[in-house]
Amino acid sequence: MGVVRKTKSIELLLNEFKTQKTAISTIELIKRLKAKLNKTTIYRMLENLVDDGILHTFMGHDGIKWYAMCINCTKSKHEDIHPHFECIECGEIDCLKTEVIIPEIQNRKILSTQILIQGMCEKCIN
Amino acid sequence: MGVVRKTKSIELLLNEFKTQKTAISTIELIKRLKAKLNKTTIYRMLENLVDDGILHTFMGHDGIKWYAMCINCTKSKHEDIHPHFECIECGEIDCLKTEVIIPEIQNRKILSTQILIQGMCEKCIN
DNA sequence: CTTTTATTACAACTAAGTTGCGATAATACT
DNA sequence: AGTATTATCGCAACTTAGTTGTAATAAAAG
Repeated sequence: MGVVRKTKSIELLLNEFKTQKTAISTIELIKRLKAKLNKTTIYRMLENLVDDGILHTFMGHDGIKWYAMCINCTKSKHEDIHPHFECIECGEIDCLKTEVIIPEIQNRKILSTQILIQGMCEKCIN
Repeated sequence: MGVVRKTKSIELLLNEFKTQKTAISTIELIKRLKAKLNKTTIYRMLENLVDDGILHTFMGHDGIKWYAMCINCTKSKHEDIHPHFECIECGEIDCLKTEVIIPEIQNRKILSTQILIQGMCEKCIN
């Protein structure tokens, strides 16, 4: 349904993504905003922000949801089809600009892809 | 820890993967074997079979676990690093032989990748 | 056939996410 | 501005996937 009204919770949520460039998990957001927002509100507003093309969502390796800012998405179309990189050392996940080519598969129609690359990030490699 | 003893539950579990070539989710396995096996047993034995290089596991788009037979894995090394294909129509997931090349990323060390391709499968495309 | 201990079932638990609903507060309307 | 409308919010209760502790059972070793 998307966001219609400009409220405190939208502001608080978006602020988290403005001060941090990497992706944030729902449980992390709930932890951070516990004092200010109810978890139900967080779940619902995240969904709205995805509908509006402001955030995109994906799964971490352990099956919990992550969110990150979109770059070129609109209400009608999510363009952010990029791989995500998860550092096994610090747990941080960020969006990659790297383009991964998925070859055609005969007799199948590819509609979307979710690529999660795991390894060591810039900070943890040393 | 892996499987040590040859028991009824191992046999029942492996039988599901022998009669069905595609991947099977934990909840589907629990549903199918409910009358014969406790869900705790299913979870634990699946883990053992992964440790032994007989099955491999990955996440579906909705954060639930899926399992499929390995082809060339051993107890010490899982070789099955291939993409999985999820049909958005019938929900079936299978392993792809398609090789996807992940380019190097500067200042990062790639250790593994999880690729989930979504689309229409052979059966549902028509 | 006895002993050892991996395996199993059961119940109780945890954690992520969802639902229903009355209360609250943006925004629209006079 | 004051009121009406309805999106949004918070709370409690729920659902669902998966985990843990433990006593009973059954492979398989001796």
